[in-house]
This record gives sequence, structure tokens and C-alpha cells, in this order.
Amino acid sequence: MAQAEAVGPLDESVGYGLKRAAAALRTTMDAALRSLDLTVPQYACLELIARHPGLSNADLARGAFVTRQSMNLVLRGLQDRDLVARPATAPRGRALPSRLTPAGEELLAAASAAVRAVELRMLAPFSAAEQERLLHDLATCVRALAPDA
Amino acid sequence: MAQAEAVGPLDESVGYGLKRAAAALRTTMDAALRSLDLTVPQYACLELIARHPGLSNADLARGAFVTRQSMNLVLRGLQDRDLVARPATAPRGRALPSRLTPAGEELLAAASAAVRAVELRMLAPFSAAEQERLLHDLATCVRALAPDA
DNA sequence: CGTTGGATGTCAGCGTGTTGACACGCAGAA
DNA sequence: TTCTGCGTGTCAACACGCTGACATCCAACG
Repeated sequence: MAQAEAVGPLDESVGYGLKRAAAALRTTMDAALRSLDLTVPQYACLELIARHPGLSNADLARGAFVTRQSMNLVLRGLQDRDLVARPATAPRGRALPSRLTPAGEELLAAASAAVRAVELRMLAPFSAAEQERLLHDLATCVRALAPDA
Repeated sequence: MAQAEAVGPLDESVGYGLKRAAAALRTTMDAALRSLDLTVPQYACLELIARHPGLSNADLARGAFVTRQSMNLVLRGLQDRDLVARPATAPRGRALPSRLTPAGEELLAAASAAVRAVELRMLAPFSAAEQERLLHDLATCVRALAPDA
């Protein structure tokens, strides 16, 4: 390596720090979920359905920060594994509300525990008040960038 | 939409907030750089080279959180546009130190200003001390997840 | 000195995600 | 009522990024 990883001018950027933290979290989550044969988008999909039963494909896509098409593929994979269930016909409009199967709930319980362990490790250096403050600061960043979100 | 975007149990997760903030930043940066015909990885590559001249492809890849192969493609695209220059032969080992061309420095100046404007907008609600604190908190998260980083 | 290990650049192959487009269904305005 | 706009689900085509692999080069060690 031609340059040391030492504190450089770039580490002073909050945007770079944000990306670094998100990348580290993503990598760690991926490693934690690998033993359950789940990718991060798949886990996010399950978690979203569990917290908001009846969510549509488009809603899930927005919640997981991917396109509808990608979420559609994720959803199909989860359906093939009998982890989520969607009605064949739309009860209202075109949206197909997704729900977890018992197997899905069971797998999610394990996955959620693994992810929570990761988050706990990330937040270990912080007090409860500091965690709350960090959460609030991140939400403020989002609001400043996308007021309509 | 079957469910409102209201404050749900998921918004209490710091990990989710982190991903949301990173996604919002990424989207906003992408929009700001589109007029300069630059993608976020391309901008990151230019910025890294500018701050650490002589960086190798592998170093750039680590700094931009992508693989060497992806960064190699980015680097070629920038070379084809005469924005960065790399020697044909390695002066030492196999690493080819990258440097900005005058055109690259010029374009980077505009891109850097655009990105700084985005970051300023994101950080507008924060005081200088709060910005510093947020930056420190993010670095702490990274350290907790990847002690060797 | 020879050899082992680590690091780099590059190639092929594949999976994934995205952009673009289309058909369908609801709600509101003319 | 009709029609326009919007949201949704789905398909095809493309581009991007990653995994795996290989050859090369330096450093360190026996």
C-alpha cells in the first residue's frame, strides 16, 4: 500500500464516515446471516413484513432501498422457500399483501437475534442516551436531505 | 400503500437509520454529480487520488469500498476520459500509482464543490460541535465492528 | 541463496440490480 | 359518465459488481 490508513483529510468528512459505517455494518450483517442462508435484502424483507404485515412488494422495495424488480426476485425466492406467502389474486387493486409463514417467523426469529447481536456490538461503546442521540442525528440527516421522506 | 410511513418499530433501530442516511446521501450525491457525468464511485476515485496522490488501484478499491476489479473498470473509464493518468510500467512492484491530469483536477474541483454542497445541506441542522460529535460517533461504530480497520 | 508468503493487476464467468417498458386497477377531475 | 393521473406487478435487456483464478513482483524468512 502506497499510503498509510492514517487519519487523512478524508476522514474528516461526515459523508465518508457515514459510508464507512454503513459498509462495515453491511459486511458484518452479511457474515452473521450467512449461516442462515439469508442475504441482507432477504432479511430486511422478512423483518419488514413481520413489523408491518400485509405490505406490498413496492412498499417492501422502498423500505429496503431497492427497486420493485429486485424486491420481486427476493420475494419469489422467499416464497419458494415457504418463508412468506402472498395471495394469488389481489384483494384490492393490484397490490399483493405479503405475510410470513410459520417457517418464516421461525427463521426470522433466529435472523433477528443474529442481527440484534451485531447492532449491539456496534453500539457497545455507547450509553443508552448516546444511542438515542445518534439515532436522532441520523434521522435529522435524512430529513435534511429528503424532506419528503 | 398498505401502511403509512409513520414512525414504526423499525425506525428505532440505529442500523436501519444508518442505512437510510447512507442511502439518502448516496441518492443526493448521485443527482448532484449527474450533470458532470460522474458516478459516485468515479467521484470517490478522483477524490481519493487528489488527497493521496500515487495511490494504487487496490488502495483506491479499499477506500471506495469496492473490489479491485470494479475499481479497475472505474479507473479505465477515467483514463479514457483523460482525467487520471497511470504509468504503463510499474516503477516499483506491480502497483501503478495513479495521478490526476489537469483536466481531472478541474473536473474534480466542480464535483467536489457539488458534493460539499450536499454535505453542507445534510449537516445544516447541526452545529460545528455536533458535526464533530457525529463524525466521532460514526468512527466509533466502525471501530466496534471492524477493530482492524 | 532458495523459498515461502503476501500483494498487485488482470482475465473470464456469473449473479445481481437497475433502467425501460408494458398492462392492469383505483381515485379524482372534467 | 369518461378520462386522466398515479400506483402496482411483471417482463425483457442491459450494465454493473462480485467471486474465482492466474501470473507477476517484492519482502522476509529459513
